[in-house]
Amino acid sequence: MSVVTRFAPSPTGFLHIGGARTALFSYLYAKRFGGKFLLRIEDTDRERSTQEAVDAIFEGMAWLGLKSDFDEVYQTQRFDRYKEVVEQMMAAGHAYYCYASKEELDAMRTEQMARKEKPRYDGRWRPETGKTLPPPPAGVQPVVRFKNPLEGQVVLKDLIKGEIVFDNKELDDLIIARGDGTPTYNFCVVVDDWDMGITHVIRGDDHVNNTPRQINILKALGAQVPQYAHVSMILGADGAKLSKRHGALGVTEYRAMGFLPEALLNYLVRLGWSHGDQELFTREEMIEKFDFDHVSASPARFDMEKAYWVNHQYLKSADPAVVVPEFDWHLRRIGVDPAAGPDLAAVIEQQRERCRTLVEMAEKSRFLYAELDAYNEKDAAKHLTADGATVLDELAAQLEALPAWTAAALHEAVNGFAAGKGLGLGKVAQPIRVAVVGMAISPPIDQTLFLLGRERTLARLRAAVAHVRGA
RNA sequence: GCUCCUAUCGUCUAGAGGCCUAGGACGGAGCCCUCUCAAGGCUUAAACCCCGGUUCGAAUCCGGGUAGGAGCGCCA
Repeated sequence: MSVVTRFAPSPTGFLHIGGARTALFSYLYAKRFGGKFLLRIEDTDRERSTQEAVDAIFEGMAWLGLKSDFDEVYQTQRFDRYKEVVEQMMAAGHAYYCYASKEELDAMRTEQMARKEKPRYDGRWRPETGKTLPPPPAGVQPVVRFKNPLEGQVVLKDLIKGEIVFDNKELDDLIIARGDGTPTYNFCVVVDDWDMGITHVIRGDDHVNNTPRQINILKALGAQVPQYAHVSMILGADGAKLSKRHGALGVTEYRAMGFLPEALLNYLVRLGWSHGDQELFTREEMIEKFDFDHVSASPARFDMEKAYWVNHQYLKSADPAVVVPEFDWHLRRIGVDPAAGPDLAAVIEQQRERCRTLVEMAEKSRFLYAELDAYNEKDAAKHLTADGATVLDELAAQLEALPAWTAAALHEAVNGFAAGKGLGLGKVAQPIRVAVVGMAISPPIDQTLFLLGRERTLARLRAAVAHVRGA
């Protein structure tokens, strides 16, 4: 049987980093075995599900390049099917109506807690041979509960956590349909996974405790039980759980921070999974090598420093052409017109080894596309001195006479000038840098001037001279 | 409270009884290179939660602690 996995987020917020990793693992596992990957939107909670969240999830998945092999499934569009299965279970005696009110249930729970017991439904409406049920109260819309086995155990062979055994005694009769007839999560998941032929359920480990109940429902339905892989959660850098209030960011936030999607994926795949000592994987390698034997069962912290390092590795080695669109996006984002300066790929090539993110790259490249508005004070004080101005003044004249504005010619001109004056290159390059960049940081000076172009270079050199002398 | 899960450098991890004087990577420190910032090279500090047991031998297996975490909804 070919592998079918699914990623099933509920649209109550953006696609966060933990969800993205779960999606990645699901995607990778399916691809590894030539199977299919499905995106399913679990929107049965109509109160909290929003279209914005659905859009955010799609956007995040698209940016990461995690494509579903089928049309997205919405649970809200499958209510008829759930209803049908509920009826089927009622008919087969696997489910029953429960008329207990919420107040009644609450009271029951607090009582149990007071007795230091695990709160659970006590089965008061559960039909049993020889048991007489109270008459249904009038005007109450009953919920439907699943009749969980009373005896025995459920053995879950988790691909990540190993064998986990649950006693049916610990499980209560969960609600599968609400008073208003709508199905609940645990039930929809089961029906969907069954109908869609999901072979491997890969999800967060906050679902482990739901799994035995789901397995019991599956068995009652006579369905094949899929394999499970419960992935541990991702913690913040401080070890605390990630939440909206505490460091949880949407995947698209990482785009805004200057990450390349492939780099984020690479960082994520190594968070919990390993393949010996290898740190960097192409997407093909991830697909080829991913397996659950090497997925850690313990939670991992998100380390921004390492994520930046991975991103930098990608920036340094990627084909500049694939970085261009993202770089373009970042330049525009900071109000820079990418058309007002040198070719983006050429700039990427010069900047990438000194930038860990695209945000940094955009900021450091701004001088190539927009006029300088000020000099960095410290750098100017150090390099735009009277001596510096003399250097710039004389150099400008020489550069103006340059027949061809190439990096090689500029290299020769600047080095030759310094040698002729008996100056170290630093004495010449630094004043130039501050004059044309606005600060003492940029790619090699010949490359910097080449990218900047003749007009801008000469104008800025002279402006700097005027700045020093005029002030 | 009950059930379940987890536990190797600061962080991500390698490690499936001897290959471990515990390896790699990020980050840190130092040195080299150097027109700036980087990149690169080299060196270095840094960990098996604790206690028992099994075994000739345990980071690895078992038990018990301890510490974290998850779940216990007519939420997903």
